[in-house]
Amino acid sequence: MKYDFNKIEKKWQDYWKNNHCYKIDISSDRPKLYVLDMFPYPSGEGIHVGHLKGYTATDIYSRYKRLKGFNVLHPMGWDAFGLPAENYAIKHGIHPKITTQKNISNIKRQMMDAGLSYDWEKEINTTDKDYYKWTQWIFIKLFENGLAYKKMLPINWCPSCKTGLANEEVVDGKCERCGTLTTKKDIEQWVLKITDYAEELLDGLDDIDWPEKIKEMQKNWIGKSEGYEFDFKIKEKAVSVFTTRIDTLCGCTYIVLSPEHHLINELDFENKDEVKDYIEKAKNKSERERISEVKDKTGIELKGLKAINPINGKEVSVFVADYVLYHYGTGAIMAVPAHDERDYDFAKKYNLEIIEVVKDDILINSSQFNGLKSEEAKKKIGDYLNAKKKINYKLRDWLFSRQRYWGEPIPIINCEKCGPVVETNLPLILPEVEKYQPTGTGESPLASIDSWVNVKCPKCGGKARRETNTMPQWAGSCWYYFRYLDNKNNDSFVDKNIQKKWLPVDLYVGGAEHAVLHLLYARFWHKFLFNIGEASNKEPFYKLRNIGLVLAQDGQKMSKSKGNVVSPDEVIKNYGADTLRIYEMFMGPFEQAIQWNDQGLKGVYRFLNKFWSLDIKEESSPEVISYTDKTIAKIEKELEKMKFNTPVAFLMEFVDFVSDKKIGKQEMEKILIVFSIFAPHFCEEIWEMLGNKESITKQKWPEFNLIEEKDFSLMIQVGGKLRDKAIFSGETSKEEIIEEIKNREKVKKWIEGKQIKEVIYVPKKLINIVLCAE
RNA sequence: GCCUCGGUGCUGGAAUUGGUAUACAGGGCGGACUUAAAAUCCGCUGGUCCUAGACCUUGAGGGUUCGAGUCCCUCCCGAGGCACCA
Repeated sequence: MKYDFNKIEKKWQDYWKNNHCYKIDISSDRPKLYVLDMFPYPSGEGIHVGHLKGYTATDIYSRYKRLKGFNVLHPMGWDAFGLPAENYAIKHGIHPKITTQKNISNIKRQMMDAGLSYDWEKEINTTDKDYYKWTQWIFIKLFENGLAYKKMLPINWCPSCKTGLANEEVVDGKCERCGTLTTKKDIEQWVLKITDYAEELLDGLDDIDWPEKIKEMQKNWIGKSEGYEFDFKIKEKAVSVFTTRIDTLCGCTYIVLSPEHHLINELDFENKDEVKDYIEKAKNKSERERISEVKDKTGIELKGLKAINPINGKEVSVFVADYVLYHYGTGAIMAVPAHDERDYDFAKKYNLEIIEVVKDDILINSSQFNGLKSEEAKKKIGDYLNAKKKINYKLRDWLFSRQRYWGEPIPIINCEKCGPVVETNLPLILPEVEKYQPTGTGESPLASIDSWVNVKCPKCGGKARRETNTMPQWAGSCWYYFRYLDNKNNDSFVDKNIQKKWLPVDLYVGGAEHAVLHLLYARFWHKFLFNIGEASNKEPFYKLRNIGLVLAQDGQKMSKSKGNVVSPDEVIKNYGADTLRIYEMFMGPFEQAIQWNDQGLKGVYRFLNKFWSLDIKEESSPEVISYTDKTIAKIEKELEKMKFNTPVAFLMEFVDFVSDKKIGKQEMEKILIVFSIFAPHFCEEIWEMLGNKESITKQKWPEFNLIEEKDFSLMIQVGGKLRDKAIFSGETSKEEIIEEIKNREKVKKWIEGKQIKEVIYVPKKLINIVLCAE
């Protein structure tokens, strides 16, 4: 009989669905395992084979662990708020809710076609009012705890998306979504105080099993530096500076204020007009211009002013320069050109004095501090000046409001008398609106619905206006892993006992592009929820693994505009889901980016056909029995290390091995159970053909029995070079082996007439005869 | 510039963590089957020397070791991230 994947796959997908084969009982006593995929945005194009690579890996891992007796939660849902649906609505006049629904059912179909074993009763959708009710609820908690506040500030503005963006969403001065250069704009915005959590976010990294790369990226983004803060005097005024290198203070030859520094207006100096001019120009520079000027710094001296270096009373010049950032530290620095590259560039350009004060980690030119080691000097000088110890972070607060329609409404009412008041009636439902278009004025389209906007203050009953901004697309994904556990709960975002048992997520798989976005935001919310007693542990995701991109066959990133996207629909039609699943894994290590290759599918398909036509007899030979067990042991070892490409290779070798020997029913069944995690449809079918009534998904991972083999093959080296091989039986001693091999032709030839220095023996593997040098 | 990964046949990759380098797959070449093609099956496929046999070979060079793709040092190349954060 031919391997008819079309028929087989349809048959078993229906079977699994009708028999609820992947339904999970959260309350079971079996050991829990929470295996989570980063949930997708339901785009109109559906998913491509790149998404499926990650989903297949977690599916295989989940199936493996289920067979191993774990109670595995492996859910899927939809991160459905966001710009694309809204843009589509603007273009076609179709409500985002409708397109989103349509896209979800398409992607869900694709996932089912691929044989993914999700429990769809746990499905969630961030745009569902019963879901975003709790997103809003968490926002209110943040607000009540002083972590959400409204502030007028110059924000990153995308002129094309017509909305403000968080720092994390600006890449290279451009909008992360559409690539348009961002500008600065002053708007009153909601901001989340993620900076309060800088230290906790940093500390927590030590307790989780994440790729070093992602940890490193988060550390850099948080950017902790420890140093000192102290004053320089300019006449009767004081300029506070922050430095991590207080030991180099004697090398300070000037100080620099950022253009926005408040002191500039308070000081009296000669060239006011010129300075004013410089500041104006600096403010109008785009992010791009600033970046391109790194090597060619600009600045201007405040003429007639001198600052006093507190350590030695030396008078130094005062500059304004835009290489000093207002928002970091104190917005002013002491410049030490000898020991700071930026100060050096500036000093060279403006011909300023450069004094070296540290050589080979020892202080010089520093009067009473000469001879001290750097670290020691920091402490001594800090104490001497009575300087404040200070820790600064690069991390800035999270800009949380968006001037767009398709997002969670921020549940706040602005009362003329009471100020911002929380909405008590949750969910605050996103209203229908005629025009989705962003207004560009800094208000969202919701602002045009008078009946929705104008409300009475819930506190005093006075005149009030609803907040019209919506939350960013990251909001819903900050806590979704809680909701899968208890997705129908109406009284709380998750039941306490359930989350206590199930969190953290044991394995989280997704792309690395979320390193400082979703993964940082989610950790922040989680830690907040922990601190207010709502989450039972400190970290959301214990083990994180990144899937490598699947590049298109032309080596480029898959994209709709390049027309090089490979759709799983096509592949499944031509080769079936099992071939696709195996190929996705066989391509290479799943954390690595690899090019798609249609030819590779053929190889897998050939393998399945070969497997399909294996001859099965009553009993296996001892040789086949032992080979089966060895294969299972090897595969298990690899799966525990999250390696999915090598198990496929082992299965291929296995099929080769038994194809001319024939395989007994018992061994066939064992290997089918193992193989079923990769090719579930294929294995169910053969499993049934062998007379089994119960689904293969309900079986146990096979036991194996590794018998130590009597004989072993020994590598024989002379002087570290392989010269011969021989078979010995297990009982042979080292001495016996040496005697034996000395007489072998191929060995004799190399040792004849030479003296043996020593013999290294690695039991049952290798023997190396080391000769004396001539 | 800094940080984090990587560099193995024609291609994707494997190598028990210091012990047979190139498993498995693709491609190529040769053959069988076929009127023919596809599919399928069999054989060969790192380099040099005519062969046996030997020597060389994991980005380059050095080192440690009986033994190095794997460890150490220097350098080169590629990918990703950060980037005036004092």
